[in-house]
Amino acid sequence: MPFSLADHLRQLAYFEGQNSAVLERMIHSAVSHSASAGETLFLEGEQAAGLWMIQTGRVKIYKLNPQGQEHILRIFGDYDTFNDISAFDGGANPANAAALSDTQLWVFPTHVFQECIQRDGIFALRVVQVLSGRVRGLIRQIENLTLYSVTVRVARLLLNQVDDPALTGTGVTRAALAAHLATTPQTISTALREIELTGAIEFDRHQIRILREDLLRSIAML
Amino acid sequence: MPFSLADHLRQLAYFEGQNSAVLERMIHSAVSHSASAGETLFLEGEQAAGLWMIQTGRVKIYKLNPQGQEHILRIFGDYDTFNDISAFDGGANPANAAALSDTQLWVFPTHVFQECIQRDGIFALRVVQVLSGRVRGLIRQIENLTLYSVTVRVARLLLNQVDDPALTGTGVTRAALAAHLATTPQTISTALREIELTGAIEFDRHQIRILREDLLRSIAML
DNA sequence: CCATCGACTTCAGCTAGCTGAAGTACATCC
DNA sequence: GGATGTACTTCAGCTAGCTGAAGTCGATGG
Repeated sequence: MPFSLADHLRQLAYFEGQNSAVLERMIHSAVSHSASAGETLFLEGEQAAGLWMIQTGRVKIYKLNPQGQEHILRIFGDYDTFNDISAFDGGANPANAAALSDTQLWVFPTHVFQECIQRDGIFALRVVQVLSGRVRGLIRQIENLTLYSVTVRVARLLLNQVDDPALTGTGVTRAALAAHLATTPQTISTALREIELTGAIEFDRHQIRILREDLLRSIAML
Repeated sequence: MPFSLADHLRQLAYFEGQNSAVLERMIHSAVSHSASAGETLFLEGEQAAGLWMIQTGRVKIYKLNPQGQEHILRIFGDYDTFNDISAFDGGANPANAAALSDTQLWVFPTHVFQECIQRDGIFALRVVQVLSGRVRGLIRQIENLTLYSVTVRVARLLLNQVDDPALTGTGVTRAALAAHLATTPQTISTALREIELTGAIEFDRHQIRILREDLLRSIAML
């Protein structure tokens, strides 16, 4: 068996320093799922199936307006978990989810969590910490969207891509990144060209190389 | 004593169905604080003092960019709590806070919470639910900002004001609402005028009256 | 009663970024 | 090898919403 669910679960923030009781329950309740590129995993407002974990692939969490315009809240990759909130509060999905590439996933049914939070203090504390982290991330996103130009947002994305493999790879097209930065593919192209002129990066159609991280950081206003 | 801290704490989501042990600890650790209009309560990045509760007044939670442009993430009013996240994960303040009007507050020091979460399963579950609610709220905010025009955002704000007293009252000026909707006072004026033309509202300098909620909802695309 | 000040409105430009269209590179399939 | 399709780039308008300035209303204070 090339993929050990237990080993990967152990590495998640939720189970850090965790006794095996909670872990065991999770593993036994896990359901495997696979999706091909473009396939919808769930829709906003539906009752949540549970907490999802990606084994391999890329998944977008997104909102649509009535005109069909899309905003991608987050792009997740290997070993990331998503739809935590619904699993924890037992509510409906707050947004839509679809596979960006062919994807292998696991689903952990909702009902297990509420019990574990109440019973296991350490687990509860971890959950609170992970949720706090999500809140901090969302606040940063709002800050980016409301207080910084597209060029700055693109520069920040490039810096994030270094640490977050989910932001590169199959299925993560320029259009997807545009929908994440609340802009258009065209405007991203323009911004990249503008950043290139400063000498911070160079790029062709397929690869972006950071030449001067310091310069890029200053464009990103960081 | 006209104001009973215990009575109000009992009404907070955190303490719903709560035994008095946790409640007692909170009450005894509470520190009173007062601020006049415009006064800063704390800055982003500082170590958090704890969880804040407003007795009376209005408080803005906001971000600034290097040019001094402001985005108000949230406006809180009587009996609201804020800076929960820092109190729960023990991290730094994720944003700045300042009083919009003369304000009376309470602060509950950080250290008490982590202990209570770990010890008391019911309390932990409540905290997880409140945090989940915050995440849902932030997702809705991002959706509004990225997928809807200023007119729609203004219409949604008007509908929210009916339920949320924090969004009206002393200190909550047009400029503050503009900083919350990521626009300018001028553009809000224009949007209000535009909505008025449909007959959904009427307004003068000081008061906005909703005449046709159904119409307003359709402008808000709800 | 008049002066001052802060909040709100209106308007005339201006601009960041969107839209649509056309063109290019690359991969896949027959 | 040619055909088709998908991503990416570039460019020429266009527009929502910003900026700055000027004016109005109403409250507060001397």
